[in-house]
Order: sequence, then C-alpha cells, then structure tokens
Amino acid sequence: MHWVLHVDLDQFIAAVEVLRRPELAGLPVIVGGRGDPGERAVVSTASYEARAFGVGSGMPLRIAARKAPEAVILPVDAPAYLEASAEVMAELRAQPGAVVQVLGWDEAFVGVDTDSPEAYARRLQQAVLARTRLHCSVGIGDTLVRAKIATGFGKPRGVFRLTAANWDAVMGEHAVVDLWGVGPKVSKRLLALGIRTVAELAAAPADALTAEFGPRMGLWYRELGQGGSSAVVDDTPWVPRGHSRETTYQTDLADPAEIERAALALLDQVLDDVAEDGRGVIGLGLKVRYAPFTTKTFTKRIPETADRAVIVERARELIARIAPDRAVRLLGVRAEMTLPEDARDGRTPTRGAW
DNA sequence: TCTGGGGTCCTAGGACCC
DNA sequence: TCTGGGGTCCTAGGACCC
Repeated sequence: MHWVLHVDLDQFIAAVEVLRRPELAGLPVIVGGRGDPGERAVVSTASYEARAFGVGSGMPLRIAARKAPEAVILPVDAPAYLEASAEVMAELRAQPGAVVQVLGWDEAFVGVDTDSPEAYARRLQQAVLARTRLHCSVGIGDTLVRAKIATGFGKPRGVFRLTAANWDAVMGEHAVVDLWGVGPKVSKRLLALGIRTVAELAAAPADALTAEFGPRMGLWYRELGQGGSSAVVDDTPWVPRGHSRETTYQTDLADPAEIERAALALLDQVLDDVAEDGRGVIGLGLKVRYAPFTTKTFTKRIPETADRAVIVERARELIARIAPDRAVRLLGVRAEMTLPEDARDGRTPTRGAW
C-alpha cells in the first residue's frame, strides 16, 4: 500500500548548533539574528530547554532574552544548516523505494509503498540519526495534508499515523487554524461564517466558502477540512520563481540619498543571485516599511531582454516612489525570474503540489 | 512583546483590446 | 452620449509557510 511520510527534524537549527558545541547540550539555546539581543531581530529556533521559558520562533530576540536570561544566544549560520540539511535529504533519498519532496531546510515528504509504515518510519529515523546525529519526527498519512499534520502529534522523536480512519476523531474538534494553510486571518473569516472547527469546515456548504474566498481557495479550504486528497509526492526538482533580499535597519533611514543607496545595494545582491541561476528578470518588486510598521509594495514588469543597466534604471523608478519625508525601517527588493524551458509547462512542484 | 528574511500563490481592479 | 461581453496584462495587496 502507498503511504505518505512527512519527516520533520526536531528543533533543527538549535540541534545543529549543539552538535558542534557539545557543551551546550541540555542548556537553553536560542538562535536568531546576529546573536545580539540588543538588535532588531527575531528567534529562528529555540531548543526545547529554551521553549520551557516561553521562548518561540518569531519572537523578538530582545523579548526572548528577557524571558530566558540564562539562555545561550547564537547567530544564524545558514551555510551550516544548509549542509546538515543536504545530509539529511541524501539519507532520505537513500531509503528503499523512497520518493522525496523537500519542503524546506528541515522537512520533506517521503512517498513509499510498504505494508508497515511505522516500521519504515522507525528505520528512517534510525538512519537519519546514524548519519547526521539529528533526531526527527515522522507523520504517516494517506494524503500529504494528513501526513504533514500527523507529524505534530509525533514530536519529539516519535511517529504518528493520521488517515481517513482517524481524521475526524483526531482533528474534528480542533480549531481550523491548526490546519496547514489556514492562518489567523482566514480563521477569523471562517468564524464569521460560523465555522470554528475542522469538522465544521469539512461539512460547510461549498457556495458559502466560494462566495467568501473565491472558487479556488473556497473549495481548497473545504478539502483541507476533510484532510486533503492528493497523495502524490512529487520529486521534480524545485525551480525558484524569484529572489529577494530584505533588511531591517538597526536605526531608521531618513536621508533619501541613503535610502536610494541602500535599495540599490539590495538590488545588486538580488541581481547577482539571479545571474547565479543563469536566468533573466521579468519583474521587480520594492518593499518599504515606513517606521514604525506601515508596509508598502511597488512592482513593475520588466522586458525579458533587459540587461542589467536597464533593470537598474527601472528599479530607480520604483525607488523614486518612496516617500521622501518618511523614515524607512525596512527595505526589500525582489526579482521575478524567467522560467527555464523545461519548467514552463507548470509541472514543477509549487504550492499546487497539494 | 513589538515584531527577520526568504519564499509561494491567490484575488481584485483597472487598463486596454477586439 | 450610452453602451455588452470576453479576454489578457499589469499592479497592488493579502495570506501563508518555514
């Protein structure tokens, strides 16, 4: 029988840091920003010991340091995590019969035909541990959505199975926000329709949902409430659609000339990233956060044939739209890229892989 | 509490064309 | 001046994920 496994490394970033600093084992460890709690930055990952103090991902580093004064705070070292991630994914691909779809640094779907998915999952955990000294949790499902949600019930270091057989019993009374792809905003709009639980979403009339969310998303949310339908793990290599760089400045920028310089510097990095992929630019985006928290985005199409000088010229047109009299806290530049020939049929895995 | 950085996809509305 | 229906492209904004 075909199964979808969802593999998720436990406290991945913190675990990688502890591996190379064994003296940190058992201590509260927080990884975020440049490791300086005095700066504007947030927590990337906290170890379980740090989580016991109420520290969690996305929390401002300053607050985290206040909650867990004893914690060791480390800077983010992306290349190290990327390397560890590659080892993990290679081990997943080495499992017998495994089709692997990577979702991020620390998680992947594994499609496999087996009669005992739990035994397969346990062997997979052992293999990953033996190769990387990292622990993971595994969700087993008959759909991608169920496997993904199952993992949360298996943490840490566990295995949990979620299928059509126990979906209602396990998830029916959960709030819709516990579903993968339903956040606080959609949750609120659903509540306004009288839908609070997963079971209520699963049974909601389609026309009410499509009226609120459109034909595509409306039906998708209902399917989500039912546990999803796709069970296809797609190992087609991921093709990035674009690149972006974003910086929050430690002190707000007020001088327009300085703002322009900062934006052009980000653009330079983004264009280097695009060039590294050997692709062209078909769109530009400029994101501005005026202090304190108002964010605006400007976008522009770019002819596929534009060279770097032309792209920079178009970018200047966007930069010129930044309000000259407002302090800027964050700038972000995004480039949308041409798709390579073999990816233009829309078959590459995206969110549509569901 | 005071909010990072890198991504993806969806929708609405206006411009423009036939 | 009033005016249908359908299509595509562009821009802005929203939402979500890790």
